[in-house]
Amino acid sequence: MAQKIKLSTIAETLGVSTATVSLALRDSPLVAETTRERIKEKARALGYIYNRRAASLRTRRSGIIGVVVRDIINPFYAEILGAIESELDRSRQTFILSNHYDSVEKQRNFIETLLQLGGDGVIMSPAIGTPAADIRLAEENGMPAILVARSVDNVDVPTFRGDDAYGVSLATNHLIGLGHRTIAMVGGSDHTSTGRDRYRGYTDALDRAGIPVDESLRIPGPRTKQGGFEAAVHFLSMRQKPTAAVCWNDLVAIGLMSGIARAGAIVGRDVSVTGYDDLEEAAIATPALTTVWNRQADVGRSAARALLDKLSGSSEPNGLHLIKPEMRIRQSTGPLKLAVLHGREGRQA
Amino acid sequence: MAQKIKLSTIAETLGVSTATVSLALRDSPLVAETTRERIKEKARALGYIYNRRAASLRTRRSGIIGVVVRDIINPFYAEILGAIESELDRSRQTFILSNHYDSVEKQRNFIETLLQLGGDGVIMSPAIGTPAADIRLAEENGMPAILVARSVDNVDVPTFRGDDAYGVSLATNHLIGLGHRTIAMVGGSDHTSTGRDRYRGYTDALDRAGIPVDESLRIPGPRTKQGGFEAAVHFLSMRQKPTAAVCWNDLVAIGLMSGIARAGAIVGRDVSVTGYDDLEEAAIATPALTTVWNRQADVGRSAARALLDKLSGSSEPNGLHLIKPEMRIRQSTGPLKLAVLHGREGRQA
DNA sequence: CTGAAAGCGCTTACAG
DNA sequence: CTGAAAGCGCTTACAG
Repeated sequence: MAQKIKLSTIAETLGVSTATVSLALRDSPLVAETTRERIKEKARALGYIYNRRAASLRTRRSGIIGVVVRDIINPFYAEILGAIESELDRSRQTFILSNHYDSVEKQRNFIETLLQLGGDGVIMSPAIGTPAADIRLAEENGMPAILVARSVDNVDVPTFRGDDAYGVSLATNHLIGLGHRTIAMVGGSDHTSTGRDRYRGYTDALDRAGIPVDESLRIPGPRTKQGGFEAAVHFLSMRQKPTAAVCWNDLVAIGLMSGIARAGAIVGRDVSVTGYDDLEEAAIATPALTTVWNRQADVGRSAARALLDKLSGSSEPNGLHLIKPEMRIRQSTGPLKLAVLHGREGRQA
Repeated sequence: MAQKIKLSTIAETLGVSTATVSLALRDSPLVAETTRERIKEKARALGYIYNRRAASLRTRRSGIIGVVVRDIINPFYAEILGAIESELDRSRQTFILSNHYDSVEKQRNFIETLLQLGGDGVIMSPAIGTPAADIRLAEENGMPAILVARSVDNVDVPTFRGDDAYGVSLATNHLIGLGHRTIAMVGGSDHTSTGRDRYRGYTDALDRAGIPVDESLRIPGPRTKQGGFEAAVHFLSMRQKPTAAVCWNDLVAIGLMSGIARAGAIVGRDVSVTGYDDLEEAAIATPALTTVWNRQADVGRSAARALLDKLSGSSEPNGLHLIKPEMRIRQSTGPLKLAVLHGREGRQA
C-alpha cells in the first residue's frame, strides 16, 4: 500500500492547519464554505481514510455498540437483531456481535473486549446465570447496558421482553377452548426467567380452567427443531395420552410436528400443537403453525432506541418493559377428537 | 464511574515506569518475574481496562476482523459464520459482523467503517455486482480480503466455495438414476457465479444423460423457504408435469415440500425433491431431505485460517479453492412412478 | 474564519 | 532489568 494519508497530509497539501481540516471534514460551520469544499474534495482525491481509533481516543466516543445473544443461528434472535441493526444503522453506529452460547465466561470476555474498544453501549440477552456484577462491570466503566428477552436479578437496567406467562396462557387457553384437557408442555427449563414464566403461564391457564396440573406432562429441555423432533417419541408414548402440546417455541413445535408426522399421525386433526414466537417460517410450515407472536421486532427496536436515548443523554426509565404477545391461530390446532390419536382405528380424513 | 485507571495510574502507584507496566501486562520476559506479578496484581485490583484504541494507534494492529455476508438469518451463512467464529476465537480476534443484503453500497460502507477502525482483515461473501475496486479498496489500505461462497471477477484474493456445478450435477444424476426425466430446477438466478454454476451443473447432467434441456422447466428466483413455498403452485401446474425438482438450496426445498404437501401430494412418492447445503434441519424435515452437503463448516474454517495465515505473514496462495460437495440421500426422493402426480387416480401407499 | 499546541493512552526504540 | 521520551492520528480549547 502507498503512503498512508492522514489529516496532516491534507493540511500540508492545501497549506492549512490540521484543525481546519478536522473541522471541515465534519462539516463544521466554523470553516468557510469554500475552504470546506476544497478540503473535502482533496480528501476524496487522496483516498483519505478517517482514523476512528485516533479520533475516539480523543473524543471518548467510539460509535461502537455491542450486541450479545445466546446464538444468532436461532431465528428468534436473528429477528431481534434485524430490528436492532436497522435502528442502529440509521444513527450510523457500528455494531459488534457475539454469541455467548450461555457461557457466562464467554459473555464476560465479550464485555471486556467491548470496554477495551471503547464501546458506547451494549445490548445483551444475558447468558443463563449472569451475575449482576457482570452487568455492573459494563455500567461502571461508562458503558450502559440494555437487556433483551431475558432478565437478570438485582440489576436495574432497561429490560425489554415479551410477557411470557401471559403469552403461554393464551396458547393454553386456546387449546382448552378447543376441548383439550390433557395438554403437554414441551421444551424450556427453569434455568431462565423466561422458562419459569412460560411454565407458569401454562399452569395458570390449567388452574383457571380447573384442570389439574400433572408435572409428568412436562418434557423439559428441548429448545431447537432437533430437540422437538426427538421429543416426539416421548410425547407419543406418554401414558396420559395427551391430545395437545404447548411448545416452548416455534422451532420445537416444528420439530415436534415433523416427528409426529413421521409416526403417521396428523397434526391439527389427531393432535394439536402450538408454538411460540411466530417466526417467519411458522406460517409456511405444513400444517401452518398456531403460535404466539412474541414481537421480536418490537423488542429489538425498543432496546436499540432505549440505548440510543441513553447515549444522547435523555434518561430512559430503567426496569422491565413487558411487551404483550398476541395469538396467531392457524392449522396446527383443532378441536379435540376423542380416541383418535392413541387408538387410531383407521379412520381417514 | 470512578476515575479512569490507565497504565500511568498503575505505574505511579507502584513507582515504576509506564514502559515497564506495558511490558509486564503483556508478559514480556524483559520484566523480572516479581515485578511482573506485582504489576499484574495491582492492575487486577484497580480494575484496569486495557485501552485497545490507544494501543492499536501505536501498533497498527487492531485485532478486529470484519465479516460480511448477505444475510445471517440464512442458516447457510450462519453455519459458515459459526466455523469462522470458532477459528477466530482461538486466536483472540474480535469480529465485526454485517449483512449487506446484496447492496453493494451497504457493503462498501462496511468496508470503509472497518478501515476506519483499523480492521486487520475482512472475510466477505460479496454482494451481487461487487466491483473489483471495492475489494481493492480494502487490500490497498492494508486490509487483506478473503472471499467465501461467491467469487468476484478480476480480483485475485483467496476464495473458498463449494464446487456448485459438480454438486448440482450430483443431485440431478441421482434423480435421473431414479428414472426421472422431467426435472424442474427451482430457485437461484444468473446474477451470481453460484447461480450460473448451479444451473450449469443441472444442464450438464441432463446433457450427459441425453435429456433435452427445457428452459421453461426452470423457476428462477426463490432462495428462501417462503420462496420455495410460493413456487409450489407454479411447479404443480407446469404443463410438462415434472416428476422431480432440483432446488436451489435446502430452504427452497423445504418450502417447496411444504407447499406440495398442502396440495395433497406426497413428496418422495408422488414427486421427488432435492435440496442443496445439507443444513442441520434437512435431516429432520419430513420427509427427510435428500440434499448435497456443501461443507459450510469447511468453507468457513478454511477462510478464517487463510486470513490468519496471511496476517501472520505466510503467503497463502490466492485464487479459487473449490470444496467438493457430497450427496446425502434421504426420503424426499424416490423412484419415478408414472402418472401418479398429475393424474392422481386415488392410489394409496 | 484559521492556526499553534496540548493531550487522549498506549508502545517502541534507545540508553543505561 | 528498568526509565525517559517520542509518536501513533486525531480533536479541543485557546488565541488571534
